[in-house]
Amino acid sequence: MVFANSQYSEHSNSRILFLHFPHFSKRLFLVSLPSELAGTAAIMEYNFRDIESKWRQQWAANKPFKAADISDKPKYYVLDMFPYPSGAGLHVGHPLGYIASDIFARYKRLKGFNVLHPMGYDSFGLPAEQYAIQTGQHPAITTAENVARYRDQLDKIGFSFDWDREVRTSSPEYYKWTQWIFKQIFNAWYNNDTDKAEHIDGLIETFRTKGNASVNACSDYETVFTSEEWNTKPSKEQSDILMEYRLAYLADSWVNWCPALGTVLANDEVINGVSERGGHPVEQKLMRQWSMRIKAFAERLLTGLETVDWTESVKDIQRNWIGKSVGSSVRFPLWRGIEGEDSEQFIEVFTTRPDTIFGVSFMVLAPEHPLVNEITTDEFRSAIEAYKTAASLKSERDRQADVKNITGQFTGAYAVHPFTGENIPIWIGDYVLASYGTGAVMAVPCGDQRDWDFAKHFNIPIKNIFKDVDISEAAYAEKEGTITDSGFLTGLPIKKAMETAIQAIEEKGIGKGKTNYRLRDAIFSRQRYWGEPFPVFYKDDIPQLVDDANLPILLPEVDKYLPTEDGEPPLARAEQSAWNHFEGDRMETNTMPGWAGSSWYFLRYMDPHNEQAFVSKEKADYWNQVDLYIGGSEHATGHLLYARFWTKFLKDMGFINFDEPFKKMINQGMILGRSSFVYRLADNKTFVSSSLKNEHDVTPLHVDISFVDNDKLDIEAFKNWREEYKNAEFILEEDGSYICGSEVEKMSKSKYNVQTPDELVEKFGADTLRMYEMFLGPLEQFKPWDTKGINGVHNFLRKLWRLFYNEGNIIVTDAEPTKDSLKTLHKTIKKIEEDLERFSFNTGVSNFMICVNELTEQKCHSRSVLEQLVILLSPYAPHVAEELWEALGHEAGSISTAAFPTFNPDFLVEANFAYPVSFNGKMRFSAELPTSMSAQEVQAAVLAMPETEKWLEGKEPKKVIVVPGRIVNMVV
RNA sequence: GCGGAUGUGGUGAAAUUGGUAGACACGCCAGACUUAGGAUCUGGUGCCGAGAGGUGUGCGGGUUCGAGUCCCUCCAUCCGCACCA
Repeated sequence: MVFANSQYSEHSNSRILFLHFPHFSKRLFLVSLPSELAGTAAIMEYNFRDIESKWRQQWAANKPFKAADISDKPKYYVLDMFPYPSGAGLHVGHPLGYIASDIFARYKRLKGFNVLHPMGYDSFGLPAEQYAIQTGQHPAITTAENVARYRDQLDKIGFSFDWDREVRTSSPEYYKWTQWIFKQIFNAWYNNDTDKAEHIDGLIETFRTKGNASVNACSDYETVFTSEEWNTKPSKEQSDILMEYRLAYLADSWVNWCPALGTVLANDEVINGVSERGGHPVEQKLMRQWSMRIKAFAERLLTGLETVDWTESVKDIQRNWIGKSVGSSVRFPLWRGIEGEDSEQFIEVFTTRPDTIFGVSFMVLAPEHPLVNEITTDEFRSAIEAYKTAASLKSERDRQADVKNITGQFTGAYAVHPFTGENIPIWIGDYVLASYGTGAVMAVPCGDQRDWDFAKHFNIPIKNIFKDVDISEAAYAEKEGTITDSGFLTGLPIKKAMETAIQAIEEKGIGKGKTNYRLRDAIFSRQRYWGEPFPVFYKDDIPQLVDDANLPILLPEVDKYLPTEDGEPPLARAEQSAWNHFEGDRMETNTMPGWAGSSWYFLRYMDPHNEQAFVSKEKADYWNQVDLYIGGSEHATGHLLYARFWTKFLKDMGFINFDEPFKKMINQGMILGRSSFVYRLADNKTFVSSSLKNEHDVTPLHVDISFVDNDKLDIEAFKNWREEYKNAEFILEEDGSYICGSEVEKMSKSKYNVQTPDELVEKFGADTLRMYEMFLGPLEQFKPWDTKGINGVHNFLRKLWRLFYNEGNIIVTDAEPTKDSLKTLHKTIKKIEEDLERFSFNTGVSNFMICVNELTEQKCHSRSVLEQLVILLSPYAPHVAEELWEALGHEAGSISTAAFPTFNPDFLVEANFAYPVSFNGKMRFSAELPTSMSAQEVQAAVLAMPETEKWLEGKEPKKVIVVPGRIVNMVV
């Protein structure tokens, strides 16, 4: 090896050699050398490497961050969204939220709280399984490797996690309880009368003694039976009926089927008609699947949002997703073909505008509506069939893309208007969704733009029921105005007409006031291997639960992680002997979705090793809600909704005492990567520099950012990157360099723009990384990663170090601090505390910089000042704080038991500004003054300020009033 | 279309209830030290202007002694939902 430009680095210490490699222009490599090579001059500098490894070891050995289960201190629960341990490892974006929560957790400890700050892994999931399919390696092995890597990376950043409480969703000790919770949900129904989930046994008892007439449940089952009827039903039928009530149930549902992934997906896992993972097309398919009756909790999920401190935007996303609409159901009888005679059959619709019922001029059914075949007349049968086929071939995505194309088909059938007796033509059209409401709408073209468009397109007459409103160009959708031409509703204002219409509908017995939710039940089974097995077996085709004593049902070994040839899930490959517990005719071979394990992990941290319960009541009562949850807002419609749902369920069943899991949440913004591009010509071997690319026809290709420095490509490194680039040719800039293009994108392995925290920790230290990530900008903001400013933060820590050490000697004195130093200190205490309380970590870092700049200028080396500063700093830069705390003569590691410094306003002594704050004959000043000053002193100080003189313009104040809040009123 | 958020120097950004706009940091400029520097130190740095001074927080208006902050109109960007009856 040639140490062409080797030199001692000044800013770490002499045991670090900076090397310039000739072929890697301007890239620094760090190599540790034996300490005997160390120059004496360097020991005195801030040596983050030694400091950090020392404290890493100390913390690992002494576990100062272990949370006590019993404590006199008030509790505080700070939680991060646990990561999925992917093969790529952590990039600099992951720790952003973790650093913020760690700072806050450490701050709360200093403030005297018993803090629970745990970490774990959401370790079931698709990528490990995809990798297993490719390599044949068991996902448990890859998962364990990835977890080890994550742990190593996390440890380097100096987090204060209580690792004794680590959970992994894929470990049997954990998923035993996920299975157990599933059993509870299966054994429950939702009682609308008590507005609670209740045990299914109570429902069965009611069926046995009274039938189901009196039951008000969340269920689509509408057939009424008596106790005698129930008691004589065969057990299979009883089981089927109970399925209609259970909160975890097996049913034929329209599901999002993703052929490429070979599994069904929940609605939140489908984005714009393609799968969230991989972006594969998703189609609608009728399949027998496990679902969770989350709909039962819709109203509580909505109202519960009022009680939590989350951002409006996440709350709105959830409100939107739940999609509450208030209106009425209405039944339209079918026309039998004889004037004045109704059929017994009817079409039920849901409408939010019952006031417009007299404006109905046609009805539209979803193509999948069960009555379509029955009502279609022979004349239209072939056309209807053709339309249905065409609609079923359209993927969800095409259907969405096709919004502007109006399609539909008349069935030949008519319904009867319940109030006017008029005949109403029945159409089908794919703008009506089978999955929402009843899958049918009453079309009011004068009041709904979609109905209006449909009517125009098919020349259906449009009846206007709005007084003095022109509907010739567009529908009138406002809810202001007067209804006309509408029988008993004529002359009523719209809002009043709504109430009157619902009343009439209910009196006539053709419907009732109803609330509909857009939220659909959540599909709970996946046709995959790497997930929790269901604690379910089948006997005579009836699903039954495995006894608690036999939990967990372990994931059985299989020969391949693919579906079977006849399309069964991978678990169907397992021999009977491969199951640790086999019962009945067959085991359930679906697995649970990723959100199962993550819907309750925050509870397990409270009591992670409990073998008798998922969490003991006592510990759940003590730790209670998560006080602060930090994570991405992208989980708004997934994890965050499901976790709320399970929490409400567990509360109803009496296992826990709270109804909302996350009291306050902060959504950290994503850190984006800055990708670099090279531009290749069609010949596949010539690359054009960025500024010249417009003169050629080029294909942009991502290039690994480690070959690029300041947009300049390291050509040699690039050539060696891949075989195909060995003989690459370049069209260069005038100065002979190759300049890459760049773009800000999400960090991803495939874009070669991933910055790992490891190399930054190596180069600058964990404390610098922690502070720099906070310094980047507001926590919530999305921002591109950029290392430009990291030196500034590193310099701050070095300046800090120099307040304590000079040429290797500690220079802290016991001398009385100066007034200025105390002012700086107390200003900083105040600001840092305020910054922490409002989660403004970026300004926190800035305020430390200001503080150290000022203390340096004041040549302050006073022990009493520096001691307080070190405590203040310890949440942000814990390693160096511990080191300096020890250097000040404290017992090693005792800083975690120190108390947060107390702000004393008396040190901010000078009245150094004044502004008039109101002017009504009175002049009001606001001034920064010490509380210890008497009213007279304050008055004198304010009058002496040059600003006051300016505002008084030479006049004498007639009267001066000093207000306790240090506000001074003067009457001029 | 509906809902939410944001808009401040060359850059990341501060400005807590309306009170000296641009703190702090990056970058840049000049100087010092140095064999060298992407090290360190000192000074400068919103814009226009030699200067005094003027001007300035997306545009236009309003309230106020005083507006980045509050109110109204518009513009731009980002995010979420989107035939949801």
